[in-house]
Amino acid sequence: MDYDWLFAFAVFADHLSFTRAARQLHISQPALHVQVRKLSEAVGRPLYRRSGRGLVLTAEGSRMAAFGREVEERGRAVLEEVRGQALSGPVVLASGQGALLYLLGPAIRRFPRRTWPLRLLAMAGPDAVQAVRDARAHLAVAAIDGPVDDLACARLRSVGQRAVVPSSHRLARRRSLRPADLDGEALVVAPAGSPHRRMLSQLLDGAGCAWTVAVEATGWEPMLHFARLRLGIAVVNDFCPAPRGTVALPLEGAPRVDYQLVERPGLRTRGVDLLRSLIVGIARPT
Amino acid sequence: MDYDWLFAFAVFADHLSFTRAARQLHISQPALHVQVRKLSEAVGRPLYRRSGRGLVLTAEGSRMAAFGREVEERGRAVLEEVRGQALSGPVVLASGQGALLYLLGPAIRRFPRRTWPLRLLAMAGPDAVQAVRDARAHLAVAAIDGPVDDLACARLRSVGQRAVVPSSHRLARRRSLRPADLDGEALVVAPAGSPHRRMLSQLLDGAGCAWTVAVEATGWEPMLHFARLRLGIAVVNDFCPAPRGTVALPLEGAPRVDYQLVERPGLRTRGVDLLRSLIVGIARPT
DNA sequence: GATTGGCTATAACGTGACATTATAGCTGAC
DNA sequence: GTCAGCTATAATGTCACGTTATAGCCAATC
Repeated sequence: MDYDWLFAFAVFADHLSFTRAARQLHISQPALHVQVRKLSEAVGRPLYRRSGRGLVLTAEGSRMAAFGREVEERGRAVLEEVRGQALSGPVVLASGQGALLYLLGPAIRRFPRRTWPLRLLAMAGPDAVQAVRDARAHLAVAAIDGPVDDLACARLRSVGQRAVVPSSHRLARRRSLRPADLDGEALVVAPAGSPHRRMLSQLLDGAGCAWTVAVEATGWEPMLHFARLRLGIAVVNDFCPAPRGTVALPLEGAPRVDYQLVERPGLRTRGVDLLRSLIVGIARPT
Repeated sequence: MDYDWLFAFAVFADHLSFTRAARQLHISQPALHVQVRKLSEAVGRPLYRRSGRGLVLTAEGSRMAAFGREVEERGRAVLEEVRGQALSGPVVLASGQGALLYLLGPAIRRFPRRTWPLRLLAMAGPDAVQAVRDARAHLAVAAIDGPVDDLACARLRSVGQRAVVPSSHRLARRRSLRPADLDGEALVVAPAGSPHRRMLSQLLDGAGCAWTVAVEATGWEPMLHFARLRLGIAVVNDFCPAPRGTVALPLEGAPRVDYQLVERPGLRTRGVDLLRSLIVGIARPT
């Protein structure tokens, strides 16, 4: 296996297009194609396959691309180390929007971005974990359900759920709500398929609630916005502040969700170490 | 930087000889020489220099060789992973003789050497740590004085010192000894320059003792052997059993030494994980 | 359903990088 | 001084890789 093939394949994996990846690598498209084919032959497995008009990586392809990115970054770091240069690469933090807005603000503000450039990848929680697995990001912060055994995890904070209802709503005087209280209500919810939506429908359906979708929105901010517009009751993590004109009521029975810091073992860098300690130090106490 | 140059250089670093390394690589000596020169030019620093008749690595050379070994091993592991093969490489444990004899026996016996071949590197403690740093070994167990901040350490066991004296000796009736009690004695000690010798001479000289070297021996077993032959009093770690005809008396004031498990972060392997947990689980309780 | 656009995949070909052999240069030992 | 053993450089041939050209494939559009 030639490591040039591996690095070329990692770029191809970023684009999933021979034409564009070849442009970025400053070689011709056929040259890149040959390199990828040779890597695939050396590995002994197909690394990608066609899917409709486009291409997708196989599991083996994802693994090889992650390895390629990792080795390339470590190689750069080692070279800069022996040359006595400062480590130049950016620290990459992947995170769901929620964690970014409500959990990571202080850590990001205190991080010395002059010394170590910081790159933020805002994405859905599961994608953030995948970004770490694919060596696209150094750290990820996300709400994780199942165990992640191939990566290192640290629990940051456990959050519950609150229902955000207009102050004028009949439920607004209550101190907390049970799932059954939402029977018949129109809700502002996350898109179908998302972990939050799954959790919510499981909770309400289990309680025999008949509820309807008022709005599907992605991210806590838009959901709160729509709740404020009285389009429906939003169920959000309890670190979200209630907008003006609404009250946030704890929703009993909702499973607590752990926000975790996820990291690929190996590849210690001072910038990553600092960011990790900032995130753990600031996010944990609460 | 071409990674082939890096891997070739790692082999050269093992031999410190172009001729022999080239033989192992199945290329000619000039070909290897050119590869190493190109790597050096790419890095921008000399990677070795002449020292008398032989060659020695520079600090940059050591670092690059370690990186090369590490990447090569990880590459093999990743390839075997995506091919669905079992990981074949041996688990390499570097250790001082003392730890090997008295601390690691049960862990090594319980380790399934059929599934994962185990390679043991017996060497002096500081060399064992260096072997991990140089990516020649996965784990090291050694008595460490100073902090090792570039590697991951786990304290296994703290040991004190005991003086091994013949049963007939005037001191044999005592329950413990102070450094001053050894005034005028001939001692069985580790070679000059070793950590144990440094510790001992500091302790005794600090107490104003006049002591002489009866025997210089390397390793606890030979030291105990000479003590049994009544050639002198040996001062050894308190996990060493007293040989027949001798008694071992705690030596007060001697600094306790920590045996630590040292590991390079990154590169998780199931075999290494298992060995680590065996070592920690068995060695720690005591 | 023929056509077109945009991509992937293969073929043919030229050049440059690398491995080889040969040999000069250096160093310590006898 | 001479020799042995190694490192380092020079000259040379070959093969791998990158290039251009083009065939093949798929989906969208009229």
